[in-house]
Amino acid sequence: MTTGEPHPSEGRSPSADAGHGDVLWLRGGTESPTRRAAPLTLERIVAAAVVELDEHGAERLTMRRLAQRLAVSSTALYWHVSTKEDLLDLAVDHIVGEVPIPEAGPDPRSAVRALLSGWRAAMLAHPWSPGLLGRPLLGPNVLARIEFLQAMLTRAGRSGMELASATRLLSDFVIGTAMTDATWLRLDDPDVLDKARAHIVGLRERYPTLSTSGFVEGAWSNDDLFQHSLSRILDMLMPVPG
Amino acid sequence: MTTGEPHPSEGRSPSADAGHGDVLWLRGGTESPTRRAAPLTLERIVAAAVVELDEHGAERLTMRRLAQRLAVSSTALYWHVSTKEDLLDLAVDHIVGEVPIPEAGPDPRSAVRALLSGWRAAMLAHPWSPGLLGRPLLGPNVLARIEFLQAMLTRAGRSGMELASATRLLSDFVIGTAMTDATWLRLDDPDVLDKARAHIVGLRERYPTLSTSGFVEGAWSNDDLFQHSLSRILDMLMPVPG
DNA sequence: AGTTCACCTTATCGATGATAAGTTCGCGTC
DNA sequence: GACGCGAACTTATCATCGATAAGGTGAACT
Repeated sequence: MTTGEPHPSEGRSPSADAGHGDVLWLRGGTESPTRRAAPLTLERIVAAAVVELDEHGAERLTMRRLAQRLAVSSTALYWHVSTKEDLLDLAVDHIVGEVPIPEAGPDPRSAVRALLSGWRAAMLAHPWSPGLLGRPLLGPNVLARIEFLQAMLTRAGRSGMELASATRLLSDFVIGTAMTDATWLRLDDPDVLDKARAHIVGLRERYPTLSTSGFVEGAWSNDDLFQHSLSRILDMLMPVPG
Repeated sequence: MTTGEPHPSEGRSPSADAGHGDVLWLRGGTESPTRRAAPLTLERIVAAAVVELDEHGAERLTMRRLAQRLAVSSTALYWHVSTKEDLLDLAVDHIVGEVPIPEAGPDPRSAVRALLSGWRAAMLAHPWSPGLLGRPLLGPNVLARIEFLQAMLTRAGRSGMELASATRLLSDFVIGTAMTDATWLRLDDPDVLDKARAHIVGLRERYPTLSTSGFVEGAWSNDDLFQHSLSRILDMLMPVPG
């Protein structure tokens, strides 16, 4: 969160409280109901940004084009959002909000599995998102899910450093896989993956193991590999008592 | 690798073979020895780019400033490199080249540990790098290390899907942790971490587990958490025979 | 009726990635 | 030893983008 000064004319802008108040992404907008056709709100901007990101990717998100989609001048966006960076933060938290938080049922292990699978699915549904994780994730949606994760791990008996390292292991694993998998999803050229495979297999003397293990050929689906490793990690971190 | 057309006047540029030939990053430049003072080479450009990235971060890397550092016109860079994106790819592979590949001794497990620890260290030494991992990593330095990783896992008895998922688990875990940890390393404002902690602890009713587990307070160092989890993963994937 | 202020527009700036069209100079050739 | 060819640079220039400044407009309140 690049929380700069309020900006335009004094701290009157809606994005003025973009600091660390807990209201930022939860503004229950009870504002003027029907101003014109469609009042431009932060929520609408973020939603449009997500659509724009889905269509064009992160590096091609333009404030002008986003504004055009909203039928608004590009500078109008800066009334609601202080910077493009902040908008990206909001977009990331927005899609994390799509991740369902499971029922905290009697089985914390399956709850964790559901949470992390959903998290991964949401990221891969928006392949631009993993690349944007390299920024402080402090949105309420992210925090709520990490809280849930830790709560489930706690219920499974973890505490202290065990709890901390388990939390990091699980979240970092999900982030890492999403990052790796999304890399290939968002390529414009669909043959790049094949070219990469051919490249490696063509150098099989240099990469003897890699080129013959079935790894680069994609003999197993990314989802299967993820689920498999996740199971083993959970066996380790949250063994079934029996 | 955004391998476009050769570019300037025909395919004469050194970056013309930037396709998937295996020579790209291994050009043994036996060229004109002393042209002027210091001949501008791809290697020099990449090395300068890494320095520039270390100093200013990824989003502030400018072709002009990079050129200035090399005492060269900015457009001169485009003779050696076809696009800024390609240059970033090269920079990433360059720092991965700093990761020492251990001796393939009798103990594959400790070799894997050394490789992954070194990989993590290299990334954190260049905190801009994890955010750039969301692109196809096909440089020879990256591939050599993945090859080594898989070779060690194979030596430890893994094969088939087990091998593939173990490879992904380990590499994705390293990537995920590096990404998470680097996030905080490259912040200009050093208090942001403290502010984030205060923010979460201030909302302790909403985040009861998270705010009291010592996780956000940083009760344990990132390196310790990494090493701890890595040990447990290796226990799982490469158990000592005894 | 007038004032205020939230919200949006037009005009514009500076920086940036990239291209096009020269310019220089070493090297091999006749 | 002129010649020119072509690798390796330079200077000019574009289009685009993020962001700021300043002005307009209408609803709501006094």
